[in-house]
Amino acid sequence: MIDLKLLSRDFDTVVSKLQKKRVSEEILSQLQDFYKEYKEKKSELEKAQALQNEKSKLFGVYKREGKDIGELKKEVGENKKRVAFFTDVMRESEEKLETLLSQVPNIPDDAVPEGVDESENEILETILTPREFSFTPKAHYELESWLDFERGTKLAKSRFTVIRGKGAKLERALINYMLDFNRSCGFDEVSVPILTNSNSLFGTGQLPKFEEDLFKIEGEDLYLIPTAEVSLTNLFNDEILKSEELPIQITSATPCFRKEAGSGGRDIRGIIRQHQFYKVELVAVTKPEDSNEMLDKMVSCVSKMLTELEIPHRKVLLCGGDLGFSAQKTIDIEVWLPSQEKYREISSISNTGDFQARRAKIRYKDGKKNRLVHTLNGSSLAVGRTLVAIMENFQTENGEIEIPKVLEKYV
RNA sequence: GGACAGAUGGCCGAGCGGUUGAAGGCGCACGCCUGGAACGCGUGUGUAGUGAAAGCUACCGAGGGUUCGAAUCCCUCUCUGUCCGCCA
Repeated sequence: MIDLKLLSRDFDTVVSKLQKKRVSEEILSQLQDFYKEYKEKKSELEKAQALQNEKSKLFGVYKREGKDIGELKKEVGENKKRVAFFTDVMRESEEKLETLLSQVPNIPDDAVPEGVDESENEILETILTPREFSFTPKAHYELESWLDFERGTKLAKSRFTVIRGKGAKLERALINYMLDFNRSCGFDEVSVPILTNSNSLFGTGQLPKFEEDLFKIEGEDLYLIPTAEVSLTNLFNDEILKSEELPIQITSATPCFRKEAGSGGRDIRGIIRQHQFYKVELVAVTKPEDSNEMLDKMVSCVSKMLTELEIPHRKVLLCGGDLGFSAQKTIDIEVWLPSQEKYREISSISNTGDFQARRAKIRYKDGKKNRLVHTLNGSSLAVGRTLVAIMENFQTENGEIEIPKVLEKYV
C-alpha cells in the first residue's frame, strides 16, 4: 500500500509519479478525499468515546459515595447512541478507503523510465553472444521426448506437462544447482508451505486485485502460491525485526501455480507458460536505505548464474507501464531463445520498497522507533524456462541436448 | 475427525464487571555505586491512530453480543496443548 500521509502531504508529487503506472489523478484525489473524511469521522467517534469513558467512570464514584445514578444514566444513554452512530459511519468510511487504497499500485522509483509497455523497457546490459547455428535450431517442444504434453493434459488439463527421463533429472539438477549457488551469494535456504492464506496474499499484493489468477482450495481460506515470494516475504508478517537481523536474505525452491487468466493463446505450445512450474526464489528484507543496493546484488547474482550456465542473457530495466503492481523498481533478466530469435523473460527482480511491508506490517526497530522495512523478491530463475533455454541453446544438429559444464556434477 | 484444556506485554505470570494499558518477576536500556565488573539502588521499557504538545482513542487470539462500563459475563470462529482415531 502506498503511504496515505505522503499522499495528503504531497499530492502532486504522488500523482505525477503514479502517472508512470497510468493511475488516474481522479482515483488519487478520491482517495485523498476519503482519507480526509475518514480522519474526520474517526475524530468525531473518538470524542464521543472519550466522553463515554469519562462518564462511565463516574458510575463507580457515585456508587461508592451513595449518590443517585438515574440522571447520569440518562445522559450517558444519549451519548451511547452517538458512539454507535459514529462507529457505523467511521467503519463505512474506512471500508471505502481500504477498498480503494488496496487497488492502488506502488509508486515507481525515480529511475524507472516512462513507457507504456515492454517495448519501452531499457536494456541495461547484454551478456554472452548467442551461438551461431549451422542448422535451423528447433523449438524446445520439438526436441527430444522429455516433454509429454498429452499426458499432462490427461492428468490435469492443458498447460500442465509431464517431464520425463533426462529432462526430469535436469530439472532437479537445476534446482539443486540454483540453491547451492544462492547460498554462495548469501541466501539461506528455506522450505516453506506452498499453500498460504488470504492474509499472506494480501501482504504481498496478490489479493484482492489478482484473485482470478490464483488457484483456491475449495471451502478453505487457502490458495496455491503463484510464487514463493508470498511464503518467504510473509514469514515476517506482523513482526518487528531487530535491526541487527537485517538484511535477511533467503531462498526457496517451490512449485508455483498460476491460472494464467487473460493470457489467452499466448505461448500455448511448450512449457514457457504453464499452470504449474518450479521456481527458485530470492527474497530480501532490508533497511530502507539499503534496498536499491540489494536489488543490484540480486540482479548480479542471477546474471552470474546464467553466465555460469553459459546462457546468453540481458538485463532490462522495466518502464512504468510494464512494472508490476507491488514493484517500485524491477529489473528483468531475459534469456536468448534461438527458436524464437528473441530474448524471453526468465527472471524478474523487484524492489517493492515499503509497499509490501506496509500491507504485511513488517517493521524493524530503529533505535526506539519502529520503521517499515523494504522487501525485495526475484526469481533466481524460473526452472521450467531455464530448461527451455538449455534445450534450445545446447541442442546439436542430430537433436540431442548437451549439458552446461556446471551441471555435470548434478546430473 | 472425536474429547478435554488453554490463549494476557520481549518472556514468565496476576487479574473481584468500575483510575487496569494492565500487579509482580525476568529480560533489556540508561543512571548511581565500583579501579573495572557482579551485587545492590533508582528511572524507563507494547502496538497503532490522532495531535505542535499535553493529551485523547483503539487493541489482553479474532469476530459478534450483554452492560452506563468487559481482559473479566455470553455466543461463534481460529490457533496451541493433551488423549483417542486415521495416516506419509
